[in-house]
Amino acid sequence: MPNNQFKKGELYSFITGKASTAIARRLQKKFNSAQLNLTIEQWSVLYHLWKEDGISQQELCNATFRDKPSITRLVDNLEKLKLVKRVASKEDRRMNMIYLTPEARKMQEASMELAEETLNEALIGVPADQVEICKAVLQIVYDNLK
Amino acid sequence: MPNNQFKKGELYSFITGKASTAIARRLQKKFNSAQLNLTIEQWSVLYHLWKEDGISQQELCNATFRDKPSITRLVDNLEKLKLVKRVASKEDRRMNMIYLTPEARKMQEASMELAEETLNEALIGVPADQVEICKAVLQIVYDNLK
DNA sequence: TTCGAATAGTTGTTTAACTAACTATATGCC
DNA sequence: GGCATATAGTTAGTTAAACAACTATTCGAA
Repeated sequence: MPNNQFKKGELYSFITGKASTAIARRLQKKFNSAQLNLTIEQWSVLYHLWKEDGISQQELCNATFRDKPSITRLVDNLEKLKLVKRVASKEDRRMNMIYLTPEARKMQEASMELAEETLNEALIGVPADQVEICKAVLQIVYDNLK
Repeated sequence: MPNNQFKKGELYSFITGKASTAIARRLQKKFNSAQLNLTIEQWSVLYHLWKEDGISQQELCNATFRDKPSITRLVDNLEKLKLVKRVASKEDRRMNMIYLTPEARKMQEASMELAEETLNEALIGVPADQVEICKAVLQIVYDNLK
């Protein structure tokens, strides 16, 4: 049984994802120290808008692996912070296209630097080839369960 | 710079931990289907009590990587479900020792089977040695940021 | 021995995830 | 054209995480 690699007692940390929560916490602290008034979840939405501005909430759901109510609330809060704007689509009036404000565009560089910095701190002492294996394993896990 | 493995554009999924959230979601669905009225977070507390019953809330904080308010609330909810009991320690009256109820003990076997099943589904197609590397990398990441 | 610091736990507030139920618009089939 | 169905998004309710501020108890050192 090549895929039954987990015995009782080893399950826990794989399921609870302590590494990714530690990364997120560290990044959140860096945001706070840098006076970037952003949660990691809000940042994760902006991240995709920086790559492509003016996408729908549904596309944000797919990109961020969240459901629709989660994106509704994140966009609500980002609108309150004046970082994004909802614009009703002209082709399909069911859709809101989400656009960055100039303030949000200004935050890209600083926040991405902090994110890279965080990952580099996280990966101190990990050989590059093992990082690649780890990324690949996590991708397969995600695809298996999707 | 051997540790600067991340270029812009690759950060996202490592930070957001989509694999572990996918595992947790799958396990939650299995719990629901099996009429196990438990959240994954509640299960993660019971998991440690099944290994050692009668530990303090602080020990649960350390074991589950949560802060004290989180454990206070999880124990509150587990008490409401009649799965654990708080018992004031006689040696140190600041401490609550947390004990499983018989109902909670009954849930161990079924829930652990579902957890193993979930991980085996998650890891289909991943060679065992790569799982080990991935586990080691995630441990180092956690230690680096702790 | 007592007073300040540390430790264990709680409460309040904000943000977010998930489910279910809902509205509004669009699509497609008869 | 009209109605069933699918899609986009919202609202309500429960659970949980993070942080700050708080109470109660214990420890330790002058």
